[in-house]
Amino acid sequence: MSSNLLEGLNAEQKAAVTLPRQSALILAGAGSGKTRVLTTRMAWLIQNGQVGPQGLLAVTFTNKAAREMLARLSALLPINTRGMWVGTFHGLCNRLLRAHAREAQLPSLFQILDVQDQLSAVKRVIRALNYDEERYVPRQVQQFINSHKEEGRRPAAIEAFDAHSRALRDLYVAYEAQCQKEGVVDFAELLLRSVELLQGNELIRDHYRERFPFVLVDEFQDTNRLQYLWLRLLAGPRTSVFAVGDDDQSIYAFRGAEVANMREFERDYGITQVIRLEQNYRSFGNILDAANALIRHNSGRMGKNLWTEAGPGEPIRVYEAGSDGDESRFVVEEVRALQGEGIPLSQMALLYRSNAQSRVLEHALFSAGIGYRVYGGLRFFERMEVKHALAYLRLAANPDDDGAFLRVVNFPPRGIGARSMEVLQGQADSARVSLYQAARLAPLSGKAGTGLNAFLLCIETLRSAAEAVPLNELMSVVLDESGLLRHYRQERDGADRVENLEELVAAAAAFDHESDDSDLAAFLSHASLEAGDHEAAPGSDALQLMTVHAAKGLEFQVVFVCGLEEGLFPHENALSEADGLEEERRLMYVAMTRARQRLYLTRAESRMLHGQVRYGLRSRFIDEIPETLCRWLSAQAFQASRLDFQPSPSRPAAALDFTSASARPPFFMGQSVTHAKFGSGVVLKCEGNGSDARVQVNFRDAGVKWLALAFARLTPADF
DNA sequence: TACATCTTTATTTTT
DNA sequence: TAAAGATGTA
Repeated sequence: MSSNLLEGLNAEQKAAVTLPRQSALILAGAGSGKTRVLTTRMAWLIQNGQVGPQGLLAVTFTNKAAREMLARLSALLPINTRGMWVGTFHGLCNRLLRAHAREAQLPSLFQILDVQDQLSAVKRVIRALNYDEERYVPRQVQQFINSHKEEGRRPAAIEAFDAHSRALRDLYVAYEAQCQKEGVVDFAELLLRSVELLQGNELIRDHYRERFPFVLVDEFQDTNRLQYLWLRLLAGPRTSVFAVGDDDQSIYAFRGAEVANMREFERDYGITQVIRLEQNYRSFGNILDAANALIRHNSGRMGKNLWTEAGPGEPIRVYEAGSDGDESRFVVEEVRALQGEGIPLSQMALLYRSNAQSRVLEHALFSAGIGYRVYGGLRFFERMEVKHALAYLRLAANPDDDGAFLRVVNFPPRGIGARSMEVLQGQADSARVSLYQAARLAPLSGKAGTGLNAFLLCIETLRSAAEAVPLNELMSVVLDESGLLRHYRQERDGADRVENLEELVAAAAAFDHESDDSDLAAFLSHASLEAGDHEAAPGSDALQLMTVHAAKGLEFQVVFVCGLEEGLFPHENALSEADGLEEERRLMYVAMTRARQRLYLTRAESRMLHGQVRYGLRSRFIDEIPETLCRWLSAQAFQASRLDFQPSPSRPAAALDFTSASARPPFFMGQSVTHAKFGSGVVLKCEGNGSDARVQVNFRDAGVKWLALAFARLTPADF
């Protein structure tokens, strides 16, 4: 029977799937069948009677991954996956906290703040404490709070030696109090509360440890401190933890992910043997060899080398363009040619380090009439009109949610201005009640009073509707009673917004969930925890444009990695961060391993950045790939690239001009230069003349420097 | 309160 | 460059 499940698995995959009841770490390389192993392991455990579906807990980072896991599990076994604990860290924590709201000191209908909501909550705290927003920048305060929470720290555990950090800590304290008063939790709080709940309540902890003898973790390299703490509480000494991850694909350290958790896990759970999945089923050999060679430049890896049975395939195509415009034109031409060969656009991806790079590419694609789709940007539940509608819904569930109150008290406009709100806030503060309560107790007079009364009436109507009608009807009532729909219908460019609101009603109607908590609360959680797909609607065949981060986990027949320049990729900001360069390299590794058949690496010598032309050196990542695996598509690039090793016999004619006497200023922008001490670089700016002349140079290793030509021993690199 | 004009700033972002 | 945020004006 079980041979069925194992069919087609390689030896390592089989070993992982059939591991005895113990904890294990699976190092799963890119394209090595990670998800398959994870889901087959679950199916295998169930099929062999080791555990029922209800005894498995599987945790992922994205809703998409969780859905995928469940879908594949049901394809493997005829079981009902409903009610299984398979979900994101945040989703599972939400579930835990809903089930034990009282023990976690939360109201049963607590609301979840997304990033935007949290930021406005932080702003209110700063204002309430009368702190200077210049000194305590809301975003930074938010970051401060989140990073401490993600390390598992409450304010009391924070050491603050100077006035500024003490103030930040005070803000954290006040923020916590405000959230508690309003019955809301942010993303990190979901985790932290759960950790504290499990820590402080032995009964609950034992219950879950008993219930889940098997815990599986996806993308383990991306876990942060807090998530690991959560795991350790849930998975006791007798729990078998199956952790799957790839240290080489850790690209979220900047968000608190700690690869070190992998080593810690080995220690904490006494892992003696790490299973490596190194056979790659995605890419051809050259691509893998290139990626392997690149990532070998990182230190402290757990060690892994991808290989494939599918021959070497095509060489990696490298193109060096003169400008970002040229780079885009090159991409367009290649895409056209590939399209001509019958490769669908949706099987080609343009990857870049930062979103700003998409503009030039989009422009070229648009002019060429090539259909494309950009990933990223606002998601459905993050849209303003949707958030407004949800704010009304939240008030129906909990009128004391001041954040929601403030968002829509005057939207659509009811003539309630800043002045009136100040008065109301003052009343709420002195009575120590929510804005809603304050408004009910001490009505304002005048126009604002009328508007406020209308608003209160609206909330009351929604509250009774919430009791009486099902979710989808409630949603319609919200749109009508709030006046949102009317407001956007009148607006000139409101058509899209109206459409989104209608889609929201449809989403509410389509929403059905398994557990027995209230539909309203569940839907609101759903809206916060699953902001909607970043992916645009499927259907038409379109070229895929996205950042490398967004491409993680995806694969394409053809991949272009654009903008391979020092300062851009690797990004200059990363160079000053600890482990920054290595994370950039892992990012490049992820980018390369997305390609199945053909991989292009492109770079531009000049690029418009922040409204200025910038000259960047070729990314070191290109140089870290063995020459034998590459095919250089631009003659100019070939020569430039190999100058270090063998002076080119035939330099392009244009370059010769600068040897002539007419090229008086010895240096010009964009020129490659070498310095006795700093090595090679590119001229960014020239200033002054004669003995005052100085140039700004971006050195590959030494960074950006100003040099006085009278002293600097600077020579053009080409000569 | 709404709109216009200015100033500032510029990675990546699973939940 | 161009988008968002801040400040000023009707």
